[in-house]
Amino acid sequence: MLLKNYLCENQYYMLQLQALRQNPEWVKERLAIKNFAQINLVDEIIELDAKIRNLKVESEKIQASINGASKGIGILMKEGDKEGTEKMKKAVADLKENLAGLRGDLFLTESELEEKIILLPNLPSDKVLAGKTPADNVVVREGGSKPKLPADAIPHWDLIKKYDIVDFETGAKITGSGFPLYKGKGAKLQRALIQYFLDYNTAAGYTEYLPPFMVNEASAYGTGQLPDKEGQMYYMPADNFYMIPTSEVPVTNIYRDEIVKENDLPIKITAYSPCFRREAGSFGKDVRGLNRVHQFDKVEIVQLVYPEKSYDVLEEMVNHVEKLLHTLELPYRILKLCGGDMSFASALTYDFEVYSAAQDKWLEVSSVSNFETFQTNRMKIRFKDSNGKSQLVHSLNGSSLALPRIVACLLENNQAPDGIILPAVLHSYFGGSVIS
RNA sequence: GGAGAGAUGGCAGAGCGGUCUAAUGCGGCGGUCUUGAAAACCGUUGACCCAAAAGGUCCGGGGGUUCGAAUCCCUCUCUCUCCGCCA
Repeated sequence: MLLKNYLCENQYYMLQLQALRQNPEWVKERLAIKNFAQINLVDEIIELDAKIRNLKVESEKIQASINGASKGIGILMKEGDKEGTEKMKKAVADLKENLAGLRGDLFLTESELEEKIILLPNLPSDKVLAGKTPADNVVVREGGSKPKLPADAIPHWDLIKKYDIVDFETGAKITGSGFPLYKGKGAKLQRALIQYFLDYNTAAGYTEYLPPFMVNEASAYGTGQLPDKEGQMYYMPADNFYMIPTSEVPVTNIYRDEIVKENDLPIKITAYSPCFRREAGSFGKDVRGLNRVHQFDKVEIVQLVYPEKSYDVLEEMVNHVEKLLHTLELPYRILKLCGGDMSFASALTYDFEVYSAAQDKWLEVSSVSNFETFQTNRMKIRFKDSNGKSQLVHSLNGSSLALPRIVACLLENNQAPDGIILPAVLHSYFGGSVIS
């Protein structure tokens, strides 16, 4: 199994296990809200856990007597008692044989449990509504106003050709379909948006990072991409690296295996990166133009916070993204995702969609989530509380923002006879107000 | 890619087969003194499993030798130095 080397020395799953032990029925209810199919895993895991704990107690007892005897041997040898030494050695040899058997059992049982427990998704928060498909998501609020386009308005994939700013065909020649080649003002618009988003985020107290665009297996596991999304990431077998599907992955892993100072919380990070997604299984679905591509640019925000504050912070992040959309003068709506539509790692997620006028479609441009301790448990990101105990922090993240669909909407919604009229906030970044 | 050196607690750094339940220093925390602070002095201070006690685990990861491994051997990963290649 892929993750075995990394997992064996760890006890990450211990906190999840505690919840399972203490309240299995509640865990099952929660998983059902997330529309999770393998509820029976819960009972299997509890059974394995009980077995493991018995084996542990047994083997630790034996280990304790071996440790004691070994110390005794050292003392006897110093005293020069050869006979006593030999006798003790024999006794220890027998104990070791016993121990080896128990250890073998223990190892197998633990591996079995690990393989099962990493398949469990995060539990949804109690604020999450039941539901199976995107149709069950709830619109929290809408903002901005839909433009009135002339009858001859065209979708962004035609505008792109008209102004010669993105070349999909050549991108496909260079790499493959879904790898856009931005050109001229199209390329500059990308750069302007990235710069604007980063400035907007850092002004709100986020520290900017520029992370590696490939990660190792441990990092991909930490944020929950592995094992759940393995098939969605580009993988480099020669080095065992994954191309990042979002900068959330490298950036959240900055603090993996660390106990942060209480004063350092909240930790607020923003990062630009290209994002790479195989999008396996989504062929033919909303793939025209910039609607769905394999490589795209995104600016992300991540926070590591006190557990008690994470839901306030989630609202704060939603407001942050909402204001950003306001400044872009795009019509948007905010959805609260139902259990069935939430990601593996999330406890509560809000999606942002912008209205693409020429397509008459809502396009997702941001997803803001609270992961509670799901990621930090895997990554062991903790802080010392006032009693000196280590506690897991909560992690959250959101897009602020993903570019392609923003670009699609900017083009479609702002098309005019003289060209594309950009929102005022971008003029200085773009070095102009019109794409013509 | 080649050669060599290394990886120890928040940091620095000793230990190189048997009270290591890891020295020492710095940092942190508490206290004495002080109007307060600094300095000085005293004390304290790693993580993890187990409901807890008892106990156990952890000296980069994994494996081995041994009654006993931070210490010896193998292997992987990473870091540093030098050489090669190169933006």
